[in-house]
Amino acid sequence: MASNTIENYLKAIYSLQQKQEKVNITDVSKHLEVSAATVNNMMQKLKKMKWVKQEKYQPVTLTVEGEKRAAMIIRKHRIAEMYLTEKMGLGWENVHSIAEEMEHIDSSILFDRMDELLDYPKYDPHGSPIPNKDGKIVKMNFHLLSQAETGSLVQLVGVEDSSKELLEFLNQKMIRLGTEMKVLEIASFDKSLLLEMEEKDTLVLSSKVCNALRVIEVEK
Amino acid sequence: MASNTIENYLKAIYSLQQKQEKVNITDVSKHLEVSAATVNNMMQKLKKMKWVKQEKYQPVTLTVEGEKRAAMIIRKHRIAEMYLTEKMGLGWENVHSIAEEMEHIDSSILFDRMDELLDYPKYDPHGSPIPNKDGKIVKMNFHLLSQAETGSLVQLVGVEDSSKELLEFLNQKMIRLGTEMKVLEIASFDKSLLLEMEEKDTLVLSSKVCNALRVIEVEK
DNA sequence: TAAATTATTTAGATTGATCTAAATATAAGA
DNA sequence: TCTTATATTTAGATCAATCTAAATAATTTA
Repeated sequence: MASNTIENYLKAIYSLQQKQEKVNITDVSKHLEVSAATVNNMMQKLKKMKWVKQEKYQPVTLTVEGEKRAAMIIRKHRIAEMYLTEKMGLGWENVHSIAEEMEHIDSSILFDRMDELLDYPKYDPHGSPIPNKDGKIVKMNFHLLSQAETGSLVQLVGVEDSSKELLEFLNQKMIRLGTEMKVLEIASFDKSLLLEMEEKDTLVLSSKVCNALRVIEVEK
Repeated sequence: MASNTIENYLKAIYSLQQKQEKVNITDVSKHLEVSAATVNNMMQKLKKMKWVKQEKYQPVTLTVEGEKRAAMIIRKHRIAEMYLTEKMGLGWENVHSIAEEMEHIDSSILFDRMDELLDYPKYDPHGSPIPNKDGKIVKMNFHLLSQAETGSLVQLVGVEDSSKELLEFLNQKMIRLGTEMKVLEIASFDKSLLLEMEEKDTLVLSSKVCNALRVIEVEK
């Protein structure tokens, strides 16, 4: 029923709601790289469909129905990513863009089967939780590597964006989910981090990269 | 580059060219269920793109480039169908509509990998040949069951349409690719066929169904 | 708090894909 | 061959999704 475009708006609002209290037209506009006027226009349509709520000049929120639809799209996206990596052997850097297209396929047979073949995974290859069939999603517990303190030992549990560019960079540095790193030093000038890796060698990561890495503290 | 819509026009012309010498605007119009005016309009665009040729009021033909693009879309479609049945265990009645969406995914990594996992299949689950990477497609040798003569022993090698409706009907009658049938009688009134099946039981198939079944003659 | 900045909305235009109705050309039949 | 039927093209309209520019509202800052 909903066009791919509409599904992408729902998904955008959902994702933004996961990390912010308030989602503005401008946030959606930046996220989808369309003008604010376009977003405003689409919000009128989504309000008529009862998938979003918004008072004039106020932030947008998904309705229960809108949130459920968004969660189902994200569920399909993440199950597809998982299938592509686990069952087809594609690298985590390649699956996001494919899943971006597969998420719009209307076929419960397909996604239920992938889910079953994967034995009902809880997380996608980038560490993000997969919403269940009711749209429930576990809340992740993490902080960004850029927020870590000197001396802390952390483990990578997810990434903020699944772009090929970031993930190829991480591949090159031998960083994957589960990789442990100790923060040796934080450069005050550019907020880059000096890290000790598992093999005792050291590595410098820019603040841009550290802002994209989700970590948890681990015991020493 | 090409929208899904444009890809569907290329595919439609390609498919029609496989079974007719001349492809008219009206043929495409019926095939895609859009008005002839819409097709005409789209042909102007495809001509500018150099993917079709057409003189005013004349039939349309794909250019070499247009044909190659069409073949690549059909290749993706058929590889996907094969993967869905062979590797994921979906029934042949369910895969066409899914492949209809997957065929537009722009990812050689994905389709090359499916092709490899399938060990480079030559036919899809409905018996249609898969174009190779150069766009070459083997010419199938078959006739329709509706053309078979009384007494002939035939084997199902493909279907004219991959609709869920037809394929569920065939499932119910235990008819699949490879099934052999002997034509016992052709009713002159409605052109229905009385067939002897592999298990020696008999079955009547309407001319509508016989028109959709591709068979070859086999030795007795 | 007044001014400046930022965000949202409105207005009007564009593009892609579609339609119907009318005009024109081609093909088929008497 | 003339008439009729069918096919194609043209013209003009609509809808979804986008844009820019301008107007308006809300927020921030001096």
